[in-house]
Amino acid sequence: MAISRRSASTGVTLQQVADHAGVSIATASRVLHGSSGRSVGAELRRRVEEAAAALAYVSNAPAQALARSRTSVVGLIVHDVADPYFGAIATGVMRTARAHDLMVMLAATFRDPRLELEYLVRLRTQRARAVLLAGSGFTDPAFVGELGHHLAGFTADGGRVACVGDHGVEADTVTPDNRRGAALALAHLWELGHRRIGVLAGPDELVTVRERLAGVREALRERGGRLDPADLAAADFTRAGGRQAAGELFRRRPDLTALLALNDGMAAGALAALREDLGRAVPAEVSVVGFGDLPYAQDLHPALTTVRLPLERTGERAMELILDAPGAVRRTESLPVELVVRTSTAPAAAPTR
Amino acid sequence: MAISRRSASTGVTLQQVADHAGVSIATASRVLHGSSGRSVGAELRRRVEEAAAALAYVSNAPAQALARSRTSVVGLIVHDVADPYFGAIATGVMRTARAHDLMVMLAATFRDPRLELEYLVRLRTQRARAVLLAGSGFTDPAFVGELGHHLAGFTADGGRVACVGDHGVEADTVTPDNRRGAALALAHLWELGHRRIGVLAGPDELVTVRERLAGVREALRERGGRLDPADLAAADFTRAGGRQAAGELFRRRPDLTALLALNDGMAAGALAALREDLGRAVPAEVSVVGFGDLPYAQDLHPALTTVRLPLERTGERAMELILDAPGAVRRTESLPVELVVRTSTAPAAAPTR
DNA sequence: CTGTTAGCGCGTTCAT
DNA sequence: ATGAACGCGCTAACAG
Repeated sequence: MAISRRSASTGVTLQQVADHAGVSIATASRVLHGSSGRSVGAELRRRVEEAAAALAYVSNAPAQALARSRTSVVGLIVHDVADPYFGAIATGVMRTARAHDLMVMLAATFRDPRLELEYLVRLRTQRARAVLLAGSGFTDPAFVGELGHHLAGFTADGGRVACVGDHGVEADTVTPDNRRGAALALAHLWELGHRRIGVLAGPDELVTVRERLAGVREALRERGGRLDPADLAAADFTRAGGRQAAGELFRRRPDLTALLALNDGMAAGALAALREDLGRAVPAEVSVVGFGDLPYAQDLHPALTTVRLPLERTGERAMELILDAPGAVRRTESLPVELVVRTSTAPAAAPTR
Repeated sequence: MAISRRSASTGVTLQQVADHAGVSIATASRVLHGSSGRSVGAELRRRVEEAAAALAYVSNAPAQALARSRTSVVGLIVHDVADPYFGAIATGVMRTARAHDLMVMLAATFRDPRLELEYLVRLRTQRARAVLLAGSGFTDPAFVGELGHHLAGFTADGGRVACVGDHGVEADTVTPDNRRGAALALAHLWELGHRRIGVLAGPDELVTVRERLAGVREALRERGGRLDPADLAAADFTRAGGRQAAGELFRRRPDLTALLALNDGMAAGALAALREDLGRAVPAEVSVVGFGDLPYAQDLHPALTTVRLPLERTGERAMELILDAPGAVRRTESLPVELVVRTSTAPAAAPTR
């Protein structure tokens, strides 16, 4: 009977719907939110549904969360939303989330490890049911330790964690097969006759970089070669970094016939450097291969030969891992990659020297 | 004294922190979550903080939301997370959200109007404090009506709404100046001597398309010209659409000397069509200008002349509007754009015919 | 099948 | 400055 004193807005309550329908709140809950106590008679069900519609009832997730101590939100942590790499992953995540009636909270770290940790506790605060760690990739032991600590806290509270890419933490992870991708790229150049191959790498602290580099080294080794440190240049894992690193590499090794960039951004930068700074024709004088096959790869000039990563699928799988039962042991999945040959690579001109 | 019967995981409670510190829950709440009832003595404050640290207390957002009937999450609705356009907007949104301690829930509609509506109610269910509508842009009256209805419900519950781009609904909106951008693009071509200009447009239902088209028409009119329907081709607002539309246009008008694409994706498609399907040199035979200046624009071949949109800033402003007091009247902001001249445009060769 | 009722974790008057 | 107690909206036993 008492009139609510809330001045504004709290919205229609389940109780109000129940009253309006002349049933108990429990019954209303049962028809509107399923679960609790099985079925409800057809007549009552109808009345409740009508009442809900009439009152434009919208359930209150925070209240439900409190009552069941369980939300329907998952957190997604990325470095940079604008990066097509994460965009593709996020697409897969969103698709799967919707299919399972989950909402996703987005966290963008802007590549700041502290922010990553901060978001982790925020997601805990929000009682996110799970966290998808797609960012990270920092290898600093102190950081990884802290990260593991936070993650442990998260799982201790019943939350689930999955990593997209290996981040050195104890959690289910799904990742594109970086090593194999790098090996494919190297093999391609090798088969084209290239023997003086420069590698454009990102910061050594990134796990992704390490994996891809390992793949290159391995493929080289299998062919009786090795990666001369002078043929390797590390820089920002971006277009600018690629441009800079390419310049550096050719200053040291003017006779390089091919460039293998560890991501497409660096490859784009390398193409720009070759064209505008170095004046070398691609692929006539220098072949270039990238990594990722981001959407713009086909529009680069020349169209970039690169390693295609199943990014959306990776996001989907990560979500699926989270939905599965916890599983006793850590699961790791490595998704297949493929080489996409376009026009930025060609046979090595003539044996150098 | 009673031991919790929850079998698992609910985590540390404020009550537990209070007990551990030997204070009332109210006091614990005050020091840990501020507000209510002002200050707390230094000694008690210290004890509470210690207890919280010792127990690794993490506050429970859903519970807080219920108690204060107000969350700290905002919803962001986009069409496609992987689209650089939305990626840039999202970046601005995320940055601002973090600065204000807000979490953002992401909704990707995949360009499905129904999904947009669905997410709107989901965000209401979540009691999102506000919604940023960056997707949408559909002009179907029935849809806009429904959209307005849902939005009204949202604001009736005390939620705030802001649009990124005009979506025909009654809400604060901030948008890049599409009309002016289009006019700038047209003017640029005109000044280069182009008079036979083809326009590559997206679906007419999109507000963005309409605005940009209006800008083109206006600029043309100012110069005593007009847009011949035969010089206009509409297709998907994508690379594929651009490629197709460019082909169509040149079939109809083989003497076109310039192409104005209403977004960068279409421009990329047009460049591909010109190069691979039509065999026309850019910019020697045909000039091309795009719209958006997405990151890859500089890497297209030739580098794309285009209209730069302050997308991140737009996202930031939208968030700021939401944080401001509701404001009695609808606010609309139009953010300045600029033309970025690269190498895809050049003077018209010789006066045609 | 349906209703009653005790919390879920926390914010917030209202006393003290 | 501090504490007691009620209520936020809903779920989940438990009775009937």
